[in-house]
Amino acid sequence: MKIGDLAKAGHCEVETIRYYEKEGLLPKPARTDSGYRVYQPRHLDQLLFIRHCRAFGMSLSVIRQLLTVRQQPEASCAAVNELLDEQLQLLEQQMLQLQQLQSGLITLRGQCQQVQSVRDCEILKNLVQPCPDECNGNVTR
Amino acid sequence: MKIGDLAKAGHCEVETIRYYEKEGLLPKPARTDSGYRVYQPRHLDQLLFIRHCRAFGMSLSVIRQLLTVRQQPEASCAAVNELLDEQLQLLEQQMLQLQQLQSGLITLRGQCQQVQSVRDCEILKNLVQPCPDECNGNVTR
DNA sequence: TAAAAAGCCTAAAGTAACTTTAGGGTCAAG
DNA sequence: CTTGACCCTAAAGTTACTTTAGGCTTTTTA
Repeated sequence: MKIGDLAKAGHCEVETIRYYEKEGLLPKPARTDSGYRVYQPRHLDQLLFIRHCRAFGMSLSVIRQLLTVRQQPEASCAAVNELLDEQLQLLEQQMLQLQQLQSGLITLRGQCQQVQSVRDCEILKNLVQPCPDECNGNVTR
Repeated sequence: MKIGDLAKAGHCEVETIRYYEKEGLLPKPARTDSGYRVYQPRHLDQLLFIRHCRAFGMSLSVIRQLLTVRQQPEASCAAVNELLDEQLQLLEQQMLQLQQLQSGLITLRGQCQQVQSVRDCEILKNLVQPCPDECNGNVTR
């Protein structure tokens, strides 16, 4: 299996695979005489694992930990459960953040019903002074 | 006003201000003989505008457009409304995505009730083959 | 008043997870 | 035998900053 085939099977780009290899997430494959990468089924297995984790929003760092656990068939899978629970908490936080942004934005949007001049636009005015006292630097990355 | 004062008033870091200047989001301030930046009230106004937009999740590119509009007091503010509406749509999409991730993760998490061996962990099994046919590369960045 | 502490400066590199670009070999088909 | 599809490496670009390194200036404190 060459890298293009693996990419197709793994539903990702060729460059992503090379990137994962560089990052140590995929083991280095054998090479042909001309230097082409040659993959085995276990590579696809691992790539699918990674991609599915990514599809669940996990970071490569979390995935790295899962891969480590996965390599020890005799160990307990408690660590897996913990990682998933952390992931769920993270999602919860992100959703809360987005909801707050949304309600704030909706309020702001309501300030300007019909088109007028920039000078009188309440939205622009409120964007300079939206919060009187607090204004903690709660900027989402 | 020196950069440290502006940073405090704008609820951000000194480096962020220098970054905004480099990016053309803040006009270049005057300098003292020794090269220190000296800011006027209009700089604070603009910085607050930027930071409030960021707090609403807007990208610097969107903010750049809002700043341009803001500099034309006679123009119509229709563009502002449009940008906000786009922003709201974007949020909507992101929230939908997160919700899907969440429900998927919850299902996955339910696969493993009690701690067992890695070999038998249903979560790890399902992470290799979670979706039979589709599996479009829907990975969130 | 002198030295330490705090604050300012620039330029460059680091972050996350890839993607894009540049420049150049290899292989299968026509 | 040449063209097009595919492969290779290394480096830079993306977003919005943050961190680091190395070095002045101003303010505070002893």
